[in-house]
Amino acid sequence: MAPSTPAKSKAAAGITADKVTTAATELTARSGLDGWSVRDLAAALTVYPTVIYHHVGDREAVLHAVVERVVAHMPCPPADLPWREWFTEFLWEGREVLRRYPGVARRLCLAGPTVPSALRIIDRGVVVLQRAGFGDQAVAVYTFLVGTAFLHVPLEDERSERVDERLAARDVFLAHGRGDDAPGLATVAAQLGGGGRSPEELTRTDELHYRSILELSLDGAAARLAHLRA
Amino acid sequence: MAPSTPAKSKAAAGITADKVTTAATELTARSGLDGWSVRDLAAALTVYPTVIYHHVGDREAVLHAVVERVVAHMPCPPADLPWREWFTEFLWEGREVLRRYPGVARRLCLAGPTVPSALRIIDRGVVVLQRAGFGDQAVAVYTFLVGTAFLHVPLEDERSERVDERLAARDVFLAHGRGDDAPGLATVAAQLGGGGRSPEELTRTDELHYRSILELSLDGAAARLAHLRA
DNA sequence: ACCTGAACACCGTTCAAGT
DNA sequence: ACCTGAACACCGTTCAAGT
Repeated sequence: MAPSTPAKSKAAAGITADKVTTAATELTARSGLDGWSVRDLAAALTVYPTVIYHHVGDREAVLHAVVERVVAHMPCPPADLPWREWFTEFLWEGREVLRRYPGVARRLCLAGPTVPSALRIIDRGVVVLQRAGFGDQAVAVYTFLVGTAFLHVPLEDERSERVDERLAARDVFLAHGRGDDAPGLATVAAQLGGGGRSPEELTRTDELHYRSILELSLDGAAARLAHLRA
Repeated sequence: MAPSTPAKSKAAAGITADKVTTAATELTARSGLDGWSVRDLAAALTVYPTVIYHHVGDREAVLHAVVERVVAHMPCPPADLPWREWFTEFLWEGREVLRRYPGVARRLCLAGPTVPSALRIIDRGVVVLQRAGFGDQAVAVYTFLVGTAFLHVPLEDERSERVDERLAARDVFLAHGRGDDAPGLATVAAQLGGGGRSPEELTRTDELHYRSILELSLDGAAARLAHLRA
């Protein structure tokens, strides 16, 4: 059977842009945004690749639609929360969603406000910051908080695909464990020594790491707020 | 002339891994890490693609070598600087280097300590933080500061390739300029209104943006330090 | 309007063969 | 050891043709 020939047995007649996006989103959940080709997507729909072009457009257009779909599923905490709680909740739950669709976080950070679904979140986030007293710094602080947090998600995405490379990196540090020549690396080694090697433990480490990043960036924002009030 | 056939006229005899890496680094400076193929690289060396495989390895290996080469060019400020100055200088000048090689920043954040050249920087950075009093938080804070800063560089890399998409996003906000329905977006629009549309002005905006991110993250670290001392 | 089927111009990578 | 040249199994995208 030729690879680009749809199986006639299970022809999904009446393709729409919506069905294409749904299928693309499912493929993304399974193998990431870079894990499928236009031809794979067509095959999943038992359709010729050109049908994708007809209903949605080129690969870029499909990716955009997937990002839009995923962002639409992101939570948007109530506007009456205090700023620190609002961002803690949004960034924590946002991570959960983004992690289910590897590769989307990176494109979201890139595309940013091009995605219509993101507008309601941006609007509320900025309002929450303004009410807290950030004034005209609200936009800069919003960008910093969301960018810092979500930029770390794709890092986790790709690192989880390379567990062995990650363990190798760890061993490099551990080799400097008691080295007087490199006291900084020895510290890193000591820090890493406690963690385990299993995938579950690595996931747990990622979680703690993310929480640490959240708190540090929220502290940075808090410091700026204190400075503005002084 | 067949695309994969090296021009015999200018045959660069005696290919070495070093020459391959140099050529790949030059191509990266010109068109980014994703802007050339193995075949392009071979053509630049007037050599068959298989020669690359023989001397360096597959594409991944070449990319790794390029990152290594670029990191070797990064500055490493003197260890006796106060922690905030050390990171300001390193992250600011590091950005300059990384921006000259689009795509490298992202891979660097990903590969992290896998790159040997990075080890001397990590070691010194962690030592500087420890001496400042960060104790066992030094590693977490180092990761936060460097990650946050350098993760924003590839964003700039890719955004600069899509200036029109960026301007389109701006117009979306400006459309909400006086909207009472979306006061947050109106604020973003007001913030954006001042900036110009020329590439130079966008670069200037990026620079201010990066500086703002640096200061916010350094403030976050400073807050943690104050907390540790209390 | 929607789908077919072939084709174009690429990829990264492998491999047997030469020298 | 090093390079040649062809080949394999893919890509995204376009286009003329069908219905």
